[in-house]
Amino acid sequence: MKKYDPKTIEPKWQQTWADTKLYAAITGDTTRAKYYMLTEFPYPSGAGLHAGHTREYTLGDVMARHKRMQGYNVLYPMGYDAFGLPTENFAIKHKIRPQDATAQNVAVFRQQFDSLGLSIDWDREVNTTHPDYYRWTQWLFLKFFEEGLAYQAEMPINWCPFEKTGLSNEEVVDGKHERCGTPVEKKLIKQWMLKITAYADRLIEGLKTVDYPSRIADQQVNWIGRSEGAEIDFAVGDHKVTVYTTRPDTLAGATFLVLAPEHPVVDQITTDDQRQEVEAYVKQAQGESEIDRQNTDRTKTGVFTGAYSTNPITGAKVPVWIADYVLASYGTGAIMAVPAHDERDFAFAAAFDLPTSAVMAAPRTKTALLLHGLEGHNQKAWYPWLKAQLESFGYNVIAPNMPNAEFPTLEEWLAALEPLANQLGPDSVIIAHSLGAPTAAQFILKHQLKIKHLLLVAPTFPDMPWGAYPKEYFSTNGQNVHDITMVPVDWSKLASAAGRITVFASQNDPYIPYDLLKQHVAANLPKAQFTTFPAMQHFSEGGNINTLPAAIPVLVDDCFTGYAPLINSGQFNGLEGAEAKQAIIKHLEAKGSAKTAVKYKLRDWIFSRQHYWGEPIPIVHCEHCGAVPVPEDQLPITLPDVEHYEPTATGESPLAAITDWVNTTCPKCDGPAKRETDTMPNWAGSSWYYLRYMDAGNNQAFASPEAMKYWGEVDLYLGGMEHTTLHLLYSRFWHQFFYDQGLVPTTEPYAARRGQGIVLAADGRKMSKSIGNVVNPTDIIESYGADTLRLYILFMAPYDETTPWSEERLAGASRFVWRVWALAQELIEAHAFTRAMKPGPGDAFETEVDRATHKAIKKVHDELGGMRFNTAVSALMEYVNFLSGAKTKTRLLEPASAAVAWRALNTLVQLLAPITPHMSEELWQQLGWEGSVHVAGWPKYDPELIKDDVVVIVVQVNGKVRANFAISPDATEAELTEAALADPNVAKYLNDGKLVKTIVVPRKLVNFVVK
RNA sequence: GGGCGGGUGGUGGAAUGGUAUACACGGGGGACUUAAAAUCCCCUGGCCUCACGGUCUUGCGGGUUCGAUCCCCGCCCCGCCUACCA
Repeated sequence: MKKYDPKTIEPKWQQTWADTKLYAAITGDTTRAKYYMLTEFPYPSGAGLHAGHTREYTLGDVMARHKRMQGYNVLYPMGYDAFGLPTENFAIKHKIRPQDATAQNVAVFRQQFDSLGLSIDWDREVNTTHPDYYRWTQWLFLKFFEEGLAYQAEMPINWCPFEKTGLSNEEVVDGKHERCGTPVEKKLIKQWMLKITAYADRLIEGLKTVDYPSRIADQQVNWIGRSEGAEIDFAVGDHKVTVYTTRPDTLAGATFLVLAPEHPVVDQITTDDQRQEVEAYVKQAQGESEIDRQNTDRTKTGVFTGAYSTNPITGAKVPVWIADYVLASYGTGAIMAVPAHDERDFAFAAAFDLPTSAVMAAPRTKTALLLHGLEGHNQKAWYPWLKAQLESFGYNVIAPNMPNAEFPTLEEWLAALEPLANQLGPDSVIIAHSLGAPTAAQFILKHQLKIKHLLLVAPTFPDMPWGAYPKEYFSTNGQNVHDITMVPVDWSKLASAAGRITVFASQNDPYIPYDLLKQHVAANLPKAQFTTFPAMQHFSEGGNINTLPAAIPVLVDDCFTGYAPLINSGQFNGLEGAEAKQAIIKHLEAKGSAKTAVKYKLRDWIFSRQHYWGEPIPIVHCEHCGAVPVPEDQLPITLPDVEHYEPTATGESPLAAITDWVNTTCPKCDGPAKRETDTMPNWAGSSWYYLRYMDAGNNQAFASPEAMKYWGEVDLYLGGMEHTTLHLLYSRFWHQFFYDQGLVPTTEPYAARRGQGIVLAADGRKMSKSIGNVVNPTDIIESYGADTLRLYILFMAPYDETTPWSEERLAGASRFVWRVWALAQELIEAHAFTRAMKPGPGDAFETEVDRATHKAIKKVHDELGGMRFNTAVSALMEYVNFLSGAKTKTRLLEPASAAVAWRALNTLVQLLAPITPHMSEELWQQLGWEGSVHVAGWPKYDPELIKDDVVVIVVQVNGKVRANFAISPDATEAELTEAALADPNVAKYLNDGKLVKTIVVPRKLVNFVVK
């Protein structure tokens, strides 16, 4: 018996396939349907292929092979995305040229691709760093320039102040430079930009015409972040501030404006007395590290500019602030703050005691218990005010019904509260004033209430044990003292009941020493927040409800951000949602101070890199003519050979130091000029490489129109999920632009996109060199062979799931491959196979084997077509288990079974060919075939043959399985019912009650419903 | 906070309204062997039972249905992406 030896047969067939150009795709072949299978080309790093690459390319290869065997003209190309920082750094470190480093790495990758047995058409190989390739990248860039979509602007770059170098986003980890740990700063420099925002809507629209998984399509839509709203002008002194808002309906509730610290008007509107503070804040905001900005629940900071504007609806005076929560890069860099209806504005208003004005009544879906204390403060005056406040935040306000509200005892108090306990849920708040505070605590603990927020307004005397109330207080006031006794409260237990506890106090309260109260809060309420309460201050100072300032303090920790009919909005009262927005915009539009506007989160693409190893941007800067494109016939602008690749201390590219190269003449006026020294990002070459594969050798055009027309859209594009919002979006943008320029025939580059899951290390963590848990595909091929590796990769999990690597399961895959080989050898040795074997099934045994064979064809075909590779493999395992089972195999080895064995074995080899191409090719040859199995066609199944003679019918009683029996699939309902009733176990259950209903599902089950 | 996935044996996973746990890994037992490895065969969700069989089980709680891992409603947990985008 021939021994299975992957180390011999795999390289042998790889060589044969290469020599015969077996996988060549034929441009223009109209005799077959085309299929363009694309996998993302790799960045050829020094580390070689990793497990993720192996998964991606194996999946792509199986798809390509399956399609090819079905007769498609398959294009499955490969190339290298080789520009970029890793190679540049590698070259600096090892003191070699990046060109040489790339060539070395590419050679390693190529060898590894071949060893995996990938069916790639290598005549179409591309490399983004070859001048023949990047000539066209530059040419395409000039198209953007000609159309005004490539422009220059001052943009911040990541800057390491220690190494004095610009950094890519990848080099910034947790806000620090990954090499030296220095906090990264921003530095403004002039950079090239691509106007991807001009295609924002098209990029969203185009998604409707392609087949992308929702997680990818949704993420792109999310990333583009389209929002519709309005720009509204506010006069600030002589200046105009335009804000962007999606909620113009809430305009009347705008109680202040906030500008980004970098907003150009800040300097001009700041008043002299605020200038110092404002300048300090602006400076601080500039130096803010990435770490601070990434902190999500940071408290709001900001500074008042001293300037005021006017609310165009209410006429109220609105202060103008600056704060870093407003981003200069989004919208207009300025907002109108509506704290009553926006969470961020709400938090800002809370932090700086800014006024709040509700312009919508929130639907009352939550409950607030208002527990006022004894008289003595003017709680009677502010009770209705507080009630109105809470209602505007969507609370139903409830209060205990107190028979003797003057001086109740604790027992009386709790008895009055008793009926309210079940009205309080996790959304509820309790607000308790004065003696109500310890009462609320007792109430919560007694009923084990879970509430959202407990607000204690000046709880009780701080110099007494919490919860006890001093008689002296009343007697000194000359009051009639009721015998009040309060049980001391264990305040720490409240922390688990109330989601939040806030203790409010007034600095001017005549009865409560402020500092002492603060101390007690800190000591006794671990979860509590202590804060002053301006409204209470107002009352403490003798004010009443009528003199309450328009500045209404923030009281509860949520605000209503939904839609409801407007209030406090003058002529717009009663309007709601879109109607209200329209009415308000129209009103302001008439005065010329507002217009509708659409904004995107998507920013224009910063297309400059201050590095050597990238495509030079083909622009010449001339003193007279400005930025001038390099004429087409002078392309490519090649990279000069240089000694040093290190970035410069000025933030410029190393190319800037090469005067020979930089100094040139202006193509327009022949005057002295300088070349652009920035290079393109490594997303440039990958934005159009799929087009180059269609016509890789063309030196007249990036690809011929004929080739692009023939290959059309990529039929299936497989790659990593991490490229969803960068590479995938960028290349769609380029393609849509090319379409508009008449350069490509299709509107979208990729008809379908799929993302493969991540391969984790066996320990469930990410594979990482530093942990030392990486799997090297070359090692696996060395020990098991590429066919085993491929089979295992397909079998380990659904292709798009993240799943851990397992050496044990890999060994299992290996056992399967060996079993197939052994079975094939036994059959080949037992029979003198010839190609003239009789075709059809014979006796019952042959029918049984043929049926299994054709079922396997159907199953494997369907599963591969649906990319369910793991179940395709298990179907093959079941089929092989059947063939090699002792009973079947013994008969297959008998001379009379030669024909059926031949049919089975040929089919098995064909079905395995996309998965284990080398072994299949070897066995195909051993079976006596001349050509390659990979172009030998894909087996077809006979639908008649796979129909079973008998089916197993399940019998249920009240939905529980009680028996099963085999019967002809054509059995009638009556026959099924009769057979089901005949089962003794079923009869047993039917005797227990009355049969009320019988459900019969032909070929599946019978269910008796018994009462 | 937002978006998108997911939760099934000891493990990877199968089943998209009809016998839950296919296929594989791991584990147990056996055959072969002087022995081991390899290979082959049998068993392998929990509980009760000598057995026949029964019973429970797909994150939790409800609902729809003769029947729910699958459909609907409400929760909990995990992963990925994203994040002060007005």
